[in-house]
Amino acid sequence: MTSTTSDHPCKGCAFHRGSVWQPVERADLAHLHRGFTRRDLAAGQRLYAQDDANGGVFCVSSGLIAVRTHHAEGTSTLLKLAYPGDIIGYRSFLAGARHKTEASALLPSRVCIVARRDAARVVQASPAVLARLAGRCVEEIDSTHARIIAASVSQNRDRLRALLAHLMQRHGRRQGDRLRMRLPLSRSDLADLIGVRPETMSRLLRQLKDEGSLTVSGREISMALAAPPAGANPERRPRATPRRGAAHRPASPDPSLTTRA
Amino acid sequence: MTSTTSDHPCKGCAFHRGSVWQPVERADLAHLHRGFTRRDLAAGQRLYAQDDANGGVFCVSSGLIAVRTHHAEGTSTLLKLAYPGDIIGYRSFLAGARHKTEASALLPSRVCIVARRDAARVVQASPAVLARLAGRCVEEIDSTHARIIAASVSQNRDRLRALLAHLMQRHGRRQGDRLRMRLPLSRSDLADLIGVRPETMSRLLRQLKDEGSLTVSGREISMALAAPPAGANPERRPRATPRRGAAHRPASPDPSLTTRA
DNA sequence: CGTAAATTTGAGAGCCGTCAAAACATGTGG
DNA sequence: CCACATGTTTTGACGGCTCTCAAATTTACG
Repeated sequence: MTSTTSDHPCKGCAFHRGSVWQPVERADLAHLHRGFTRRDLAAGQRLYAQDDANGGVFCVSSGLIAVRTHHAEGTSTLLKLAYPGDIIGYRSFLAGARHKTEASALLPSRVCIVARRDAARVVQASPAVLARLAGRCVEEIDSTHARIIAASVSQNRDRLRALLAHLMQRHGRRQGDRLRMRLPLSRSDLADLIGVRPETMSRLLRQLKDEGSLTVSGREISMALAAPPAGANPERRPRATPRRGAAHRPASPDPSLTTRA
Repeated sequence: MTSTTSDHPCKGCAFHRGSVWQPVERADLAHLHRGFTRRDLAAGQRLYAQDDANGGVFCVSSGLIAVRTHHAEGTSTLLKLAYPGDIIGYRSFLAGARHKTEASALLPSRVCIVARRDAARVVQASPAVLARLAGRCVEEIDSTHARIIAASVSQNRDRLRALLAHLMQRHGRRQGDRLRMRLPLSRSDLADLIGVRPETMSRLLRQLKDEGSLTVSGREISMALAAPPAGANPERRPRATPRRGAAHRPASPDPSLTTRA
């Protein structure tokens, strides 16, 4: 025991401040401690499976968790990438139902868990916690809406560009005048995220490569620093199919992936 | 005054039982009454606009409300159809932010409003209300997830079929051995909902018409009762592009539109 | 009855899905 | 270290679907 019961279990976490469990009534700390567990996952390991009974509320402490749903036809959709500070499994917790999604680690990860029963007690006793959970729900709604909108407004190639830029921001390391990263996702996962088949993903990547904006080799990706040639970017790709006035935009943020800003 | 202050304002509503405001602490009833308003909207009239400050929580009492977002390029996306019993505007209420969507009536409608300040008081005093709001959030998350999944699993024609079946269920009237309805949506709205351009929607409708499964004339639609020829439906449309094993399904429920079961 | 708005139709091009095969990558056992 | 089996990614070929642009047609209404 390195912490006394009066300490908050999230205290040591880098995301202590934004935690849904924080602050909490003094009396609830005991419940929080009782139900609190940490779990380390190797890359590829599963945190919970689709149709599992809900085991509580999960908070990503480090690493990266993929939230997917599998369909009857054998396909799947990657619904969300959960980064440190994000919570998952709360949909099923709040609904008091089974998981509709599966969560598995894309990178070695650590997850903090508050067991269902204790989480329920804390929530019941501290409405502020419930309010914060509702806030996370709202973020989730926003990001899924953003995804629906992005799908109907911009085309796949642009969405992929935005996705890669986004991932680079999270996982990239500067190297000279370029950014480099090792993709945490397989081609299939990328495809699921954009909503195309893997073959198409392969072709999209090649198109981006041919555009010159980035280098791809297996999972190693590098791209020019932020705004590419900055001033010299007067629409280098003269699209024949303009699609919904999306022609004049460098690379919109596209919040459709993160729940947290 | 037909009701005393001790009555619940939702009492007379057909959706009294499922109301998020019900039950509520006795002491909160006063707040509920203070902030309570009804508003009647003509078809086409707007309830709130995108970027408006949140005015409270809105509950659809009758009619049909469309929730959209408008994009910079002049296009828009129909995010949700709100039926009686559904609440809207709660995202912005919970987030304490401006509306990201616009709500307008598709049919003559009545909406019950609990003003923001009073709603906030009720929520603060009655955690159960907050819990029910969170429940609605979860339903919204489920339905947007369903929509994302439907978009990547089934093709537009099938989604349109499902959408029409769904609308027929809500708005249809039996007439002989057929169901009839007057579409509450314009072609553009239908297109937005499916995620295609209006021209494509027009063509999709013609395809369904050619299939023989329904009759379309302006906004008047009719289709054979429920399961069309029942036993005699051995895949009449031999698709050359099977798309993700979706070939063998009559007309899946597809919950991507309703928040409430 | 005329005008404006909504819907439909046509033509052409691009994008994506499917199927199948080739190219790579990875891990295992000899 | 190599040969081999397996799983992933890439390519090619082809068809179907949707987009865009533009024009024709229908509908809605003042």
